[in-house]
Amino acid sequence: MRRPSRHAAPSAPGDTTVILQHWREAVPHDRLAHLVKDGTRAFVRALSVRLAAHGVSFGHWTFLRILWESNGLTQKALSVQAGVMEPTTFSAVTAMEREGYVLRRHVPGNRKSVHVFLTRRGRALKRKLVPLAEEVNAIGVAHVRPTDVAIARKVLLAIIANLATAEAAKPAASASSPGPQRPSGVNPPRQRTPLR
Amino acid sequence: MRRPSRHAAPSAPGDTTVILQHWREAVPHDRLAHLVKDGTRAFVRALSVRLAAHGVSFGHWTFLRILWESNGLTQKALSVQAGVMEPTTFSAVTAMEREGYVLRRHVPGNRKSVHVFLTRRGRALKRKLVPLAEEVNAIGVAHVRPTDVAIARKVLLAIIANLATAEAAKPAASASSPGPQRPSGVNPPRQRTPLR
DNA sequence: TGCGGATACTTAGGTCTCTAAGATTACGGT
DNA sequence: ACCGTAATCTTAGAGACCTAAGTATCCGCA
Repeated sequence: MRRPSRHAAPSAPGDTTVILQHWREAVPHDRLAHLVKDGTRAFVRALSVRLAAHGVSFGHWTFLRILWESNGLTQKALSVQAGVMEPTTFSAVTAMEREGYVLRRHVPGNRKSVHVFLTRRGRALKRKLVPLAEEVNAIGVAHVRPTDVAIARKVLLAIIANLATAEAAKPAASASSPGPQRPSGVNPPRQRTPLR
Repeated sequence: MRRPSRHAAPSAPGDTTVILQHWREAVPHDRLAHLVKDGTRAFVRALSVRLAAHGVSFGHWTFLRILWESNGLTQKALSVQAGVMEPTTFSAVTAMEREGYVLRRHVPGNRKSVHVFLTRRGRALKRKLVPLAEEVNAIGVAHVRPTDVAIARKVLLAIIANLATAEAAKPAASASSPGPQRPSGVNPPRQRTPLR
């Protein structure tokens, strides 16, 4: 019997109620970023404990979720979808391969790209795991008006868009220290990838 | 001369616009958690690049921000405020001490608790760093109606509260049984949050 | 007064993420 | 057809989190 010994889920640091208290009281005017961050923590923690009961880590969930929709993606494509850098994907895929959830394969005609395919085991997890994520989302927005959730969603989207735009406009804001600024094509054409 | 060589800020994985694209299109119905997570990433990344220009890492910012308000807190209290576990605080404080931002001291009469005090250097950072955070928050919510931001804030708060409550009620869930929604206190004390 | 449980700090080790830099392979222009 | 640049995977190392398991200290209670 394989015990899901690693993949321990993060627990409430200190006491979650303290964080709550914190937010109810001293929330200044500029701490939206922190609120969002704590929201992420709450979600990640809640999902992690549930995934851990099935021996799956949160990191693996991220990639499994994508593969269930688009099996056979390259590692690069997986990285883009997951929104992480290649090394992150690399080690996650390596670990998932070790656990028997995925297989790495080359397609004929291309020896560079590595495609990632789900195994039967990996595919089977979908049925068990997806409900957990839905449960967590449901718990999170319980007793919240759907219209408010929709607005929150819209605001989050705007935040991501705004910050991405600002980042693109000002690649490396140097202030004091001379960083190794790449003078030339730091932010070249960079056009939109079809994303699926 | 101390080079801020480490403290490299995370850059856009893949391309942030791709993530955006992703959200505009295929956003299913249950992916609020992922939206929140990507929002966090956007905020963290934006602030990290700005802090890095001053040689400060995002992790240190978290604790500095608290100390500027409450200098001399114990490591335990710092942990609670920051919402992280003690070892995280421990290593952060150790690093910040090494960089000359804080000092560890015992107060007479208690040899257990370790209080953390800002040095002059640490205190001086406030003037430089706080505007960066405010800038990032401002960029994030640019062109978003304040009422919508307030709603998003409220929703985030509710999410944190809901998940914290559920976690407290069900320490170690194992079954995949659909939501044993706790009848009693999902939304219990729930007095109105001044929220600002 | 003295002991035992609670509290706070520390150490050790693991996960997930990043940057930087190396090795291969693909591809486009001359 | 070839060569150099770009793309992709990989390796190495670092940081911010976590859990688990010490160690030291405090404090309530008999």
